[in-house]
Formats: sequence, structure tokens, C-alpha cells
Amino acid sequence: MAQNVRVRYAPSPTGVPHVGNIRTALFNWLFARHHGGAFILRIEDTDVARTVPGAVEAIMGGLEWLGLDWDEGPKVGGYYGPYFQSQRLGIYGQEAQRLVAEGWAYRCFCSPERLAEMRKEQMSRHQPPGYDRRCRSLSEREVFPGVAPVVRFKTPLEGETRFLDLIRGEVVVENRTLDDFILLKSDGYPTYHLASVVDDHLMAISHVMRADEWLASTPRHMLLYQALGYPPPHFAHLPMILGPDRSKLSKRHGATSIMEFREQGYLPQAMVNFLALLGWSLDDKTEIMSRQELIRHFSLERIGKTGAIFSHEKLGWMNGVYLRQLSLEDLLAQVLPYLERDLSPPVPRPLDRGYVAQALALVQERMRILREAAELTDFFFLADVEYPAALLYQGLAKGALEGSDAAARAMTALEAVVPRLKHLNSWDAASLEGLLRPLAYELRLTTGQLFGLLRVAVTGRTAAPPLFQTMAVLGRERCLRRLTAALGKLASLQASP
RNA sequence: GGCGCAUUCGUCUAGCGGCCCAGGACACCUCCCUCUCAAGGAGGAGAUCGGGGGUUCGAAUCCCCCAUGCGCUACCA
Repeated sequence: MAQNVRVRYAPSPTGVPHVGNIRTALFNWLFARHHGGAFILRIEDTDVARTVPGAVEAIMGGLEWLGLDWDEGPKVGGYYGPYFQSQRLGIYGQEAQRLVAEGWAYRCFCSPERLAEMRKEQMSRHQPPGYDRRCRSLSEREVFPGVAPVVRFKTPLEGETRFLDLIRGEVVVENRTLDDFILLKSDGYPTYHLASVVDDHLMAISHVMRADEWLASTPRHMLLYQALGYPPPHFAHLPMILGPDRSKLSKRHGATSIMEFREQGYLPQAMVNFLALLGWSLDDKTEIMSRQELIRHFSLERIGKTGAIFSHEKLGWMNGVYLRQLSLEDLLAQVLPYLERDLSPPVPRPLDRGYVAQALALVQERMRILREAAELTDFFFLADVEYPAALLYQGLAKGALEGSDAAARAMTALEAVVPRLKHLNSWDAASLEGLLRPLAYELRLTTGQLFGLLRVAVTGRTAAPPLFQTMAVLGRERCLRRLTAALGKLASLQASP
């Protein structure tokens, strides 16, 4: 692999880029960076009907978000452009023409209707579907005026085609199992087969790394390289990414668009790390790897052969790992947009950065994705917290105490706490703890009972960050107001049992 | 139907003839820490290496057959 490594990621702009495609891009990028080669982005927009506006931007946006920079392609240009196949139609037409002239291909005038019917019949007779080669023997002058022909490849009727796949090893296919596939469509656009072979050659691609679904077409491509007189590149077919049902991952498996992951708050570095491990591994234990480490260690030899199910579960864990590694400033910068977006509307914007930072410090290790930030911290921002009154005293109801007794005990506790909090000299976590811990003993409550009660009163929930730090961040005023509100809840409970 | 590729814990994987009655990670369970939830730490459960034949002193690792899965079989990529 001493030669110049040039690899490409060649998506078709038919929709939003999904993680399967992106993983292919990542492997190509890692391979290029590892070998100091070039990573090329080429847009395969040869299907006019399926091309969707904005898809190219989405693809580039996805790559940029993940930090997969390309050396040649849209935006950056390059010596081998243009990088949109729709702008290279002349080249494909020329090469197709050449193949016809040299006897490697022929024009076919069969109508789509005839082809469809033929296919249907073949299927019903349990025959392998494929073009019956009716136009293969037409002479140069036998043309059908008014019918725009397609150009088909004259696949050899005998012999076999073999090639070495860097991941699978040698693959052999009998030529007679291949039909005369289309090179140029009647609208003048090339099919994938023609366009990718021509461009991979013209763009001096050294290694074609693409998804496994292309393995079966590669013999056709080999035949084309021969006919066109091009030396073929190396091939490496990547294992596919599967949905939970083990079929090719697609939209019906839920969130698969790379941008959806971004919106949910996955970090690009976590995404890169996770995707790299889908089909590739370094050894038997290393999982968390930086971009640089991935580049340093990436190699074709360590790519697996079997499809991998995309596990949201593990991705979530890994994202949490990366989230915890962030400095507070970085975390703040990452989370702010999500909070602005997800916090309930009554919370005044813009958020106070200093205050948000204090709250974030308390939830950093509890977050898996940024999307959860609002839910984890909303009580820091809301004017009042809402919760069922029963939460206040449920921790006190254990043992022989009846519910109403527990509520009464909760009231007693709160009544003892409020005035002391009011007069606490210094409002910080240590002082709060110094006051409240002995108080629990005094009230004949366990710390768990007292702190649990206060946690509910102050945050409205039973699971939250450590109490004293939380109260310190919330501030005296907010805490007292909530404690008083809790007292009110309990009182009205007593009034109407 | 034809052709191709694949098959190790639920999942991602390590393993490339003896170091493996199979190692790591996620998820799960238990315990520790502890004001809850996390995080962290320590354990546990979980794979007759798809099945069957070989080869070999010895196979998850090599060969053959079968089964299953997936992919391709479009004027889609």
C-alpha cells in the first residue's frame, strides 16, 4: 500500500445521509488519513427522479459535523473535477460510445414495458430474471427511429470473472449468471456501474471501499474495467450495518439520519468512535479511542466480515463517557443550545450562563445525551415545581406510621427546617450539610428521610443531584419559597383528608 | 428461482492449530460507596464457538456437506 492512496465516498443525494452511509465515509476517511492519502467526495446524482434537493448540503453537513474533511469534491474542488456526476455526462456518453464502437456494448431499444413483462414471466416460471439479449445481435443500421435506446454491456456468455476483495478474499462468479446490464440510460445518464467505474479510474482511485451490498455487482465492474482498458483498483467491501431485525438498517428502524443524532445530542467524537467500532476493532479491549488514535490504528485487516446491529444502547453509554470528559466550559457550550430549545417556554431566555454552568456541573455525570439536559435540570429554571404531595412524605410512611401521620411528621420537619435555613449564615453546600445533618438526628429522622423530603420539596422529584449542592445552586430565596410551598401542600392535605 | 457473502454470550467484538472447558465492552443481576439518581469500584449470570462430517496427537481456528440469515438479481444507487 505504498502507492498513493486515494479513496472516495460517493453517496447519491437521494435523501438524508444515514449512519450506514456515514460509517462507509468514516472508514474511507480513516483509511486515507492513516495512509496520508486523499479522501474524495463525489456526488453520484445520476438518478434524476430520485435526487432530492438539499441532500448534497445535508451530506456535507453531516461530514463536517463529524469532522470528516475531504480533500477533493464539492466546495473544495480538485484536479479531477467536476465532482458531480451530473456534470460529467459527456464523459460517460463518450466512453459508452467507445464501448459500442469497439464491440463491448450495444444499443437496446426494448421498451420498459416489454422488460417488465419479461421479468414477470421469468419470475412466474421461477427462472432467473434478466434481459433476454434480444437487441444484442442487432446490426449498426438496425435502429428504431423515435425510440431512445439504452446502451447495454455485452457480458461474455462464458468464462468466469474473479477478483480479490481485501476483506472477503477471492470472489469468483460465472459470467453466464450475469445479464447484459445497462450502462447508459435512455435519458443519457449513466447507471451506477458505468459512472462509478469511469470516475474511479479517471479520479485515480486506488481503493474502492463501499458497502457489502455492492459485492455482487463487482464482477460486472471488473468486466467493465477490462473492456474499457482500465486497470482495476483494489476493492474492499465493508460489512453492513443492520437494524435490530438483522436486515439492512433503514428508516423503518427509527432514527438513522446522522442529523437526528445531532439533534438528540450525541457528540461527534462519540459518534465517530462508535461508528468506527461497527465493523472494525483494534483488539480485545480498547473501545474508547480519540480521532487520532483511530487514524493511527485503522487498518483493513481488522475490519470484520459480518454485519453489525446498530445498538443505540451502547452508543448512549459511549456518549455519556464523552460527555463526562468534557470540561465545564465545553459542556456549557454544547448544552446551551439544547437548553434554549428544550426548556419549557415560560423559562425566560436567554439563559444565564453562569447559573447554567453551576447546574450543569451537577448533572454532567447523569447525562447520556444532550437532549436530556432540559429534563435533568428544569427545576433549576422553573419558577415553581409541581409534584404530588404524597411524594413529600412517602419516605416517612414506612413502619407503623399511617399516611396522615407521615404527612404530619413531614410538616413538623419542614417547620423546623425553614427558620433555620432562613438564618443560616453562609449559603453553601458545606454549611447546609452542617446544619441539616444534625437536624435529622434531632428530628429523629434518618438522613435519608429528611433529605428525601427536602429533595422533593426543593426539586419536585425523588431523583436529583446531591441535595446540598443543589440547594446551594438554587439559592436561599428559591429554596425557602419551595419549602414554604411544600408546607402549604401538606397543610391543605390536613385540612381536607 | 439464480448468484454471492456470512454464521463466537441478547448486542458489539477478541480469537487467525495447543496460551480458550473462549477474553473484553454494552445491557442485566448482586454487593460496596452513598441523602436519592447517577458516576465509580468489586463480583455474578450469560456462547455445547449454527449443525454434521472429516484432517490432525490436538480445531472456534483448516477442508467438505447441510441449515439459516443477509445482499444482489431495476433505464436505483
